Amino acid sequence: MLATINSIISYMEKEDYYNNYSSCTVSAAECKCFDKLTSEQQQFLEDNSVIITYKKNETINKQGALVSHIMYMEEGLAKVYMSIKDENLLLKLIPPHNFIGLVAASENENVYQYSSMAYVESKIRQIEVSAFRKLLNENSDFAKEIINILSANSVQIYNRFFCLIKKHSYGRLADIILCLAERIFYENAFSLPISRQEIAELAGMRVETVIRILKEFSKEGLIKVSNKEFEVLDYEQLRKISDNG
Amino acid sequence: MLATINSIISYMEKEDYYNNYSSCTVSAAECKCFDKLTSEQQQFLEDNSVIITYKKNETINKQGALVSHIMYMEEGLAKVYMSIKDENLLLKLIPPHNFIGLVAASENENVYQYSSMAYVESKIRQIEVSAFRKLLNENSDFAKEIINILSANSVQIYNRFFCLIKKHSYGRLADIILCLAERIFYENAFSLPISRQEIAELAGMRVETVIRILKEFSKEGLIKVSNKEFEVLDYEQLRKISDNG
DNA sequence: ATAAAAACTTGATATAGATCAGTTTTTTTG
DNA sequence: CAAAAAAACTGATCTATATCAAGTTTTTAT
Repeated sequence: MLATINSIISYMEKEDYYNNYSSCTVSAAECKCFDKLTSEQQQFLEDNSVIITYKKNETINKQGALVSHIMYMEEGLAKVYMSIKDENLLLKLIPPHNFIGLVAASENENVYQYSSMAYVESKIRQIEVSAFRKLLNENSDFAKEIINILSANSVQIYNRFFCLIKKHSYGRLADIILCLAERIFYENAFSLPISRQEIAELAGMRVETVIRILKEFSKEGLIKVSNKEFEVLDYEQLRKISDNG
Repeated sequence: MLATINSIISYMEKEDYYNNYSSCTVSAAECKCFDKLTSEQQQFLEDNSVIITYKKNETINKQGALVSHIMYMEEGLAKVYMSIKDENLLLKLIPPHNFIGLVAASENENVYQYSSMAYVESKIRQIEVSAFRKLLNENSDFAKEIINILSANSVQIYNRFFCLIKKHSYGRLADIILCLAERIFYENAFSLPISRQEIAELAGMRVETVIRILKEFSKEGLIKVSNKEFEVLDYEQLRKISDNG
């Protein structure tokens, strides 16, 4: 009986920790896949990859282009998005130590299915796709870890999908603010290096709506905003807004 | 109904299936993963799985429940959806020879992230999750194939995501009608064995909206509808509506 | 076969959030 | 440093689609 109760409690804690349904899409899973490689394989990877620095707002890869590399964010911040006919849909954010286009690891994908852009100056490791696939073949522990990451990504996208479709703009913007504070900057106060337009894209709404809601949140004392400077004042209330959509 | 299922399969074999931005989500990846197993491994899989028959509208698995099996559709048709607080979001349709909850293959996922329900009577293979994971460990070809399937699933969801967010209800419903006629039934005229409510869920809108738009499409001579009987009269115009959102 | 339940349809109304058209502030540039 | 450009902001208006409420038709159960 006690065991059951404890497992329920720990499950609830975990669920709470992962902040179940959020529009904000940052990988929660820390990337452990390279640990699964032997030192020779790590060397092989090193020999078949380069690190490239992208400037703020620089495009990292374009949807539709032929896959040449698997990209891994060493340092920086980027967005991954789909665009069709000047309509953009932001899929996820890429913080350090995350893959940008892991779908390209699949042999069936020969073109990138989405674009990515650096929010800030970013160092990105580009791994030869053939080398990466070779490692997948050779090392099933590594492959299994990649499966874990792909799965986690899917779940995240599902959640964002759900939130963008079902939540109201207030809930979505609350999500984004919480996500930035808790998962990206790890601070109550942070300087957000992106435009209001980018925030709008993150929260899936128009710039004007972002501005209006930010103002309302400020007025209610939930946050403090001044130009690019953000500060979260009332987590509890924000989380309530996020929950109610 | 068997005719329907067969037409889904033959649709999937067609090449042009892969390049299409549509709200309609029929699984793209044809499952070759079991071919990668040795005969002993296939036997092992057989020994560690059972086939269960689900009736029409029966729940196959519930979001939040502990993962016990990896489920594989042998025969039938099902939907996979997320639901939070009586809000449902249909993620994808599962035709024969597709996994229902592959994300559960990941060691990090101990609860199902979505529910599924049989649209029609369906035979589903339930594979012990520990056995499945053992095979992933043992056989990197198998693992690689699973990576391919997970990747294809992601891409597919992204497309549905994009359409549901960016297209208007007219475009989304046009998508669904085209998808049914061209990709599933292979006929201009077909009998649709699901309720208006299910169509609404497919197209991501309310029942009343579905009914109103169906009526408009009828009035304009694009389709003919009577109860469950559908007929497409003007593909070109429907496709235009789909493209313009 | 008939009653009850469920699914479908219609019209009226409400509303979240987009769109538009400006003004102000901040940033960039020569 | 001033001028131009870009970004941020504000208020007014519009619209697609949800919601509600009341029918009608179809399906299911007895």
